[in-house]
This record gives sequence, structure tokens and C-alpha cells, in this order.
Amino acid sequence: MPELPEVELVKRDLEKIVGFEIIDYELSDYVLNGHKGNKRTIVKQSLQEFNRVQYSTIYSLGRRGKYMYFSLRKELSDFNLVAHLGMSGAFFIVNNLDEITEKNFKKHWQVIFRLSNGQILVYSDIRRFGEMRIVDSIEGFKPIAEMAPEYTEPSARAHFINTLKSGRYDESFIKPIIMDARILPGVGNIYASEALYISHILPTKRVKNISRERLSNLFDAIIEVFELSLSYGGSTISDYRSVTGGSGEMQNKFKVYGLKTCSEGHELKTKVMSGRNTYYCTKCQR
DNA sequence: AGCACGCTCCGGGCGC
DNA sequence: TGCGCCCGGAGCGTG
Repeated sequence: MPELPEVELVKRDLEKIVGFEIIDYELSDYVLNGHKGNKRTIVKQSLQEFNRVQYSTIYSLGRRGKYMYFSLRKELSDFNLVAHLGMSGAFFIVNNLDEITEKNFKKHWQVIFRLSNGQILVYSDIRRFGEMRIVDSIEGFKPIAEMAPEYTEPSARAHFINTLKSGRYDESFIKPIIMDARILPGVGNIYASEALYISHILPTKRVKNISRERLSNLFDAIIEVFELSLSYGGSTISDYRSVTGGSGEMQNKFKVYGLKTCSEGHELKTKVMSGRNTYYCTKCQR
């Protein structure tokens, strides 16, 4: 389940294809025709629009929250291929499909881009929750247009605290709300539990009952978790893989997620909040 | 209008 | 061996 650090690591891995041209591409039957009478997956806009990638050159890569994008140039026009990895998306840069050693990722390829250096860029997605879309402007793409500043921006902390303290979220539980990209982009289910544990805040606490100082500590904790994850190569739960097929070690650093006891030895509680599993310690968190 | 909430997409992995 | 259930990011429909 890629969150911001995993997406950032994928983006960094993909830097090596900057400068190459996309000669052509192939879409899986799931992408072309959907599955069992359902709508098409991954590429949800018109295939004609998607076809703009052909003969374009990748001139840079970017990321906002959990979205990454390839900035493309063709003749005199610039546009972007935005990608969201969903639950189980992964990119591979290989010479052919057989070089993808994990069989589920090989089996569930969705888009294959053939590059001008002879390699292929493969987007695989087992559960097909991911998305790829051509947009002219990144800033004009709605989810990004509405997104809060990146955690690395100087304004991010004030935006985080002030938005939470605007009154609009007074009755919300803190845990689901920090996963909202309009508050702070890139926090998913796992790192939400981790950051709340580190900042000693109960996930079931209502926003109105958390001081600005504690929210500031929570912001610090989220950044701490992001940076730690980046340094450990991300989390590999089941479906996240780096571009080269490697896996991260952050899952071994979890303090609460998926665990029975916290680092202090207290028994952990779990609760489903907004449909998602949440881990917390009633002794360490208030 | 704008918001909160629940449903939906999906296959691997697990328990029974 | 097979069946039912669980998991979750984010868009969408509903109230």
C-alpha cells in the first residue's frame, strides 16, 4: 500500500528513464475492456487522449502526495502522465516481461511503454485500483489542485494546523482526517496510526479537543515517519515493490501497525475507523 | 451549494 | 480442494 514515501522512492527509481522517448505502448485487456462487465480500469479517460503519450519524450518526473507524474514533451506541447499506484501498483524497467520475477506482478501487467533505449516501462497492478491519466496541467488536475502543500514546503505546518483549527473539522476524529490530502498529502492508513502513536494522540480523539501544540507535534511525527520510511526504502507489506523489484524494510520499524503490543509492551487495541483498521495504545496515547 | 457518510472497484491470502 | 471473507485509496452517489 504505497503512501508518500513509497511513491517518492518509485519516482526516484524512475529518474533513470528521463530523456527517453515513448515509442509505443500496449494496454492490457483489463484496461481496454474492463473486467466482468465493469468499467475500464487504470486508464479511465478516453484512449484517444491517452494515445498522446506515443512519440512523447519524458523530460522530468514529479510527485504530489501519492500521485506521481511524468512530464512529457511532444513537438511543441508539454503535458503530463499522472499515475496513482492505488493499493497494488508498481513500475518495472526491464528488457522484457519475463524479467519481472514476481509472478503476480508479471501476470497483472496493465500498461507497457516501449522506450527509445530498447527497454520497457511496465505498470503492473494486481488489484487495479491505480490510475493513469493524461493532463495538460498538473495544477489543474483536481485532486492536486485541492491538495495541501507538500510536507517539505515551509507553509505546510501552518496549513495543517490552521485548517484543522478552522472549525470545519471540530467534530471529526483525528485519524481519518490526517489521511485527507487537503490537510496534508500523502498520509495513508499505516503511517496515520504510526504518527498518532509517536505523538501520543488517540486516533479517536476529536479535532476540537486537540491543542495547536499537539497538532504541531503530530505534524512533526508524520514527517518523522515519512523520513524514516524513506531512509529504510519504504514499507513492503504485500503489494509495494520498488521499480527494480526490491523491497523496503520500514515494515520492521512499525511501532503499532499490525502489532499486538507497542514498544512499551502494552497491549494494543484495534478499531475500524472510516472502514480502515486502526492500531493504537490506550496507555501511550491520550 | 456543500458536506458526511457508505458503497464500490479487486485478487491474494487466509481460515475453516 | 474450495469457499467466504478481509483489506483499503479515492471517486461517486445519496441523504
